Amino acid sequence: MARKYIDNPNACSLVHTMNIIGNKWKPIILYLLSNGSMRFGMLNALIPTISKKVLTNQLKELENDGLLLRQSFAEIPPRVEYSLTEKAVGLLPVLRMLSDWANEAYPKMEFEQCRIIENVKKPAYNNVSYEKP
Amino acid sequence: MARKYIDNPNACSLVHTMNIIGNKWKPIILYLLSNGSMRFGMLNALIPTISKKVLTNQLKELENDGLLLRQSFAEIPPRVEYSLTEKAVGLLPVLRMLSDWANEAYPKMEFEQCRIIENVKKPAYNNVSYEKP
DNA sequence: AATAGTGGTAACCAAAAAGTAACTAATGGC
DNA sequence: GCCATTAGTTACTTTTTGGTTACCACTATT
Repeated sequence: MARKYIDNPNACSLVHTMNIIGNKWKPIILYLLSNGSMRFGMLNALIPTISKKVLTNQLKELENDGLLLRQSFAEIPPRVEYSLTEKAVGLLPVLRMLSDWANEAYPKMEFEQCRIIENVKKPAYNNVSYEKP
Repeated sequence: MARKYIDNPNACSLVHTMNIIGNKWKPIILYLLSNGSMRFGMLNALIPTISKKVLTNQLKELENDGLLLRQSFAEIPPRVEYSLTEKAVGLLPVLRMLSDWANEAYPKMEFEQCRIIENVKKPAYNNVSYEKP
């Protein structure tokens, strides 16, 4: 029987991808931005369980990895818009597949649709229905 | 302008998938097992930078999530074989896409191929060429 | 009689990640 | 003059994760 081993497992592209998006928040951020650019405060409101510090940090990392574009407007109060780069857009179908896989593999879990709800009258960040688990 | 918000972001299937495989070691483990079943010691040797405790833990979690089958043989010294379940096999093409994406998005990084090398004469776990970064 | 081999576990410690609360700058509205 | 607003930052604490070492059971080999 042939023995097998993998050469330098930590330098492969799958590991790299996981280092970039394989955590709790980043897929959500990418998903939210797939519908267009969004401000910091809106992202913060749409992911109520994230803290500002961590969100800032995740956004910075995504920007450094070339997945996010950050546009800061010289206004008072400040406005900063985040949007996906081409790289990130190329990742969207794969994220979709990951999502589809879970729906198939764990049919009993009946996941929420992660749906985007339009036309909220009040600013979303004052009006979020989600509650901490 | 329509405001948007996402309802209960933490319960969606993408987040679930990331909870299951979105970390440092699990994609590597799944990748290694994609060629067939493997013993604990072999996995430990093929991922030299992982500690036994963490590997044990990751394998348990993957088993609990239905991605791995654990077969323990009543021999001395003990033998335990890990293999992919159907669920996990369904995930392999998606892992492949994640890997392909990184190769395209970061062409300058020239990742290692994560190649499996056959016909090593000595047991791989005494003969691993990989060195800690 | 001692040692090697396997697949772990337990106790303990270090490092990384995440959460909390308070604070900032600059302006508009009351 | 005071408060609200936005996108953070800073200092500090807590939680989570990962790593280290020693140990076990059981047998075959030396």
